[in-house]
Amino acid sequence: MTTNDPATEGQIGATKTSFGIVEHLRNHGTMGVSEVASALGVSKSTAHNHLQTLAELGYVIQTDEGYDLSLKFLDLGDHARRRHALYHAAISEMDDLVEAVGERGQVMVEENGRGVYIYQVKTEQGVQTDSHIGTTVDLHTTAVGKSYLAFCDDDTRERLLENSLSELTSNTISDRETLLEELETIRERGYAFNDEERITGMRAVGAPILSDDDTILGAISVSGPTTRMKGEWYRREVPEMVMQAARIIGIRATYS
Amino acid sequence: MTTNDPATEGQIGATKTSFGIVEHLRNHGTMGVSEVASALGVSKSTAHNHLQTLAELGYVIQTDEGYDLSLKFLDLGDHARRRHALYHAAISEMDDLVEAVGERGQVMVEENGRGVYIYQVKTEQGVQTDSHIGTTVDLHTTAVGKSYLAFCDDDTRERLLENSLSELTSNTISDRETLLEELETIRERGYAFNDEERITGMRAVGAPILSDDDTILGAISVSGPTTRMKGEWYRREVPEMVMQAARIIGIRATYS
DNA sequence: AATTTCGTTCGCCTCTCCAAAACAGCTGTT
DNA sequence: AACAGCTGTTTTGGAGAGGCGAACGAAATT
Repeated sequence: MTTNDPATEGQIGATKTSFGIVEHLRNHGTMGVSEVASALGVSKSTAHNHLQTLAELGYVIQTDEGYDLSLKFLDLGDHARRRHALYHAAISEMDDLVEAVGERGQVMVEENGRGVYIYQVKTEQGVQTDSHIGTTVDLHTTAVGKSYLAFCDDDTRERLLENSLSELTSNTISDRETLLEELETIRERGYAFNDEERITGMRAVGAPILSDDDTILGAISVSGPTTRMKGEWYRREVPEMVMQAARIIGIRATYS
Repeated sequence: MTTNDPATEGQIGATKTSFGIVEHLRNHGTMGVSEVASALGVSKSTAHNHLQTLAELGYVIQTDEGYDLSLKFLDLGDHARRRHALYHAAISEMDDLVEAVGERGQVMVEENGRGVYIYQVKTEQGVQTDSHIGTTVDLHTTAVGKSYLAFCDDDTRERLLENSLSELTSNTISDRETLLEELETIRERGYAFNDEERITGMRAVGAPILSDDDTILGAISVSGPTTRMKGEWYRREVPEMVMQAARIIGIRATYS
């Protein structure tokens, strides 16, 4: 991490450990008091107190095998994404787009410098990957993310690109200059490709969602394996469909 | 509330206020420090500290208009529901069921004495109601809930019915004896109806999901307006389809 | 310019909350 | 059966975290 700015440093330690426990349960599944205590580096009684409190509040549930995250987070998460106008505007149109293309589709918004998937439509033959609802991704490694970076305003872009660019595959654009050129291209033609830049074997076509005053709300994409995403289909037809859907969603998001 | 049992009372006050803030943001949307402070009955500096900490952890985001829930909860919620075997087993089958019936479908599990929807499939003509993913409902007022109550073991049923039965519409079964008889009927025929017992104008057909050792995992249902859910279709054909789907999901949940 | 309302910062005092240890319940082992 | 080695729970006391209130600064409204 970077140097802690004392001015913006959070004060409440108890909250930090409580959420630390929550995140640990998220990453490792059901576990008991002792395991939590040693994992978090706190005493057993502390872990017990926190888990007890979280259970009373209804955020963890106590089963025979230990403690686990409750579904209250599902409700909170649903509320969080419903706050985005893009979510309501996108869902039905995305369903149609995915049916037309036959590949998986997703809706992304930016939060804290990362891309977050707020909606995803699977297909019969869809490839199982690591991306779910709520998954966060590096913006420069996805079609949705590059669409976003291309069409956000300059200040935002600078903020989003201030940290170094990770390299996830051999195709990832991890050089800043190259990326900026790529973004220029995307801006000109209106849509973005992803050619195995995040996951080898997967391609995608993305486009930004703009409201009528040209502020960016997020981005959408469809993605599939290189075996199916190729040729004119991938280069011409899919982009056309994605762009069309993006326009409709943008209009719908504006008037709602 | 009932009398606080001191033995199971949560200790960590800071965690309680932090989650109190989270819930308040969930219910009332974006707001600032002062508004949070007065709503929660704490000092401005306290509210500020908590919000600052939550923001640093990434659970609230700070915009121009104030603080709001972040999409990190979406990720936590998704993980929470993925832990249920029923979720993975149900999704594709539910999609098919909903397409066949043409009405909205949902998957429910029980948590803390209430029913929680972990999956929902909408339809073109589907009615918008108050139920989303993560929504909790009184078990005795829904087809899914009654299916669950009918097929869970006796100890569980007793625990789930220990508090009084709310009355949401004139059709709600709020009398314990009547409910137990209804559950007996459901147990015999294998599926449950909901005839405007939660929302006037809405009917539903539900069935339990049982793993092969007859332990109950949850329940599914399809629901629609009384104008379409009627006659033989509602009484015979839809139950047949729901039961069939429930059987398949049960088998799939067992071997996974 | 004056006034209100916002978010942030400061310092003090109190009561929370953390750690260590004792306690209790359960499982399997010798 | 007694024991050992785990669990989760409860109790203690003391340190310091975190709460309040007041003062500050900034921004919006009059």
